[in-house]
Amino acid sequence: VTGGQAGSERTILHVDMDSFFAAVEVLVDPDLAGKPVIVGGAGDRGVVASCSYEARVFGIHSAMPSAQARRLCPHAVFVHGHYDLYSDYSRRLHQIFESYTPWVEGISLDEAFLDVTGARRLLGNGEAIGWAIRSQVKDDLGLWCAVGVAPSKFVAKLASKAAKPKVVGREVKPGAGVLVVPAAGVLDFLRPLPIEALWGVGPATATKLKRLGALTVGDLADLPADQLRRSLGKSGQHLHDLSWGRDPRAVEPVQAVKSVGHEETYAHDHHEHDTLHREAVRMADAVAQRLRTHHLAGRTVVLKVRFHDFNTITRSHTLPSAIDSGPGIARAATALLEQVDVTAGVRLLGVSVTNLSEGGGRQLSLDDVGDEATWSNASAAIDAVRQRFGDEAVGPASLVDAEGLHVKRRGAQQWGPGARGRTDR
DNA sequence: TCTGGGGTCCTATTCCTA
DNA sequence: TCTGTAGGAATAGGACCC
Repeated sequence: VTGGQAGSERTILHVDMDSFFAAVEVLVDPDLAGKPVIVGGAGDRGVVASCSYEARVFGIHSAMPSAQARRLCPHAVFVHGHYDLYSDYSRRLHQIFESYTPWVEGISLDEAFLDVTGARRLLGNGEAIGWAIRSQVKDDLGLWCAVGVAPSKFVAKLASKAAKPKVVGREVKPGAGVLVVPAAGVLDFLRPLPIEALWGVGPATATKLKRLGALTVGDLADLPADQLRRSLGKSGQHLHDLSWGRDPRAVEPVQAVKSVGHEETYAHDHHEHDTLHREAVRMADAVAQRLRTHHLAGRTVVLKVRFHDFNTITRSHTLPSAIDSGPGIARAATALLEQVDVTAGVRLLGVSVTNLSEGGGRQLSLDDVGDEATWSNASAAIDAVRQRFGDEAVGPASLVDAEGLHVKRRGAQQWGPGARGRTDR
């Protein structure tokens, strides 16, 4: 069995769930069926993570500010996301995928690439496998998905998008469900698409491309490659290749984690150093625990600060050796915070760790004064206590107040502060 | 009228060292 | 010791993805 081998033509599937989070919410609460459902932060600073097709009819889409969504559809049902629930569905989804091929590359909870080149003899062509997966996902999970089938990853992705239901005016038109783009049809499929359809073309790149006269993928293909390289650098060449359907990237089942971080937008800006200092400690603790869960340690600690006016800065510090303890990361993060003037108001604070290495094993230098070694034992004890008694059973002393301990969990605030998510005190 | 949280990748600049 | 230079690591920011 091989994945994307050269020579013979590959068959790659892209599977994409239809409004995944909202569909799961409807599944667990059938009262929501047929209603405009919005999953995301309901507070003033929240955004839409996912919404049902009934909501899309009102012009709502993911990443839209929640306040705007509420104006467009005042009677929409806002649901705060249930990250653990989606993770569970995602895990079952991947089990289905892996029953067809071991070559599965998950790109988010609800999307994956499958290389079925080696499975064709046993299971039929790409289209047959696509229909089989779609109906099994519906039967086993009760959710709809769209499947794109093509000789390359990015064309498969565009095909699955084209196979989705569409909002036309005030109506939802069902999609094809499965769409096949054979090798001979790739260019005809690509050329009429707007350049924004290409993976890697966002607002900034679209503006540049339009200045060069490229509105469609076909226009882009007709531009000289060296002109694109000059104005867009490395990605110019990449986009030109894509416009000609050239995408040799393989489906890669395992991908190394490059960074682990935590960030949070506050319902109200913070101006005091003390509060933010405590927040940095809290986030460092959360990041450290996730690093240890993944058996990782990192050398570079990054502090991210977004000010009241949305201006965002990062400050980083690279340590002589990799660490994974809460206090170690907190010390670096708070030292970086000391150098930032926060008096104008901070809207978001984030702590992340990069430069990761596996194993969590640390090469200690004398500079570390043995702290990380001491904390290594303490961290193991903290992890054991949390596993048994929950995340809030133990944590940094500075985070305890009259209401108890405040420990951050992944997904606890995925889409912005909640409506009552005041953190000011 | 506003703009989340998890990331990856690329580029430019700065600083250090050979 | 001074000067130039080349390369690598660290740093910061921006664009993009779901």
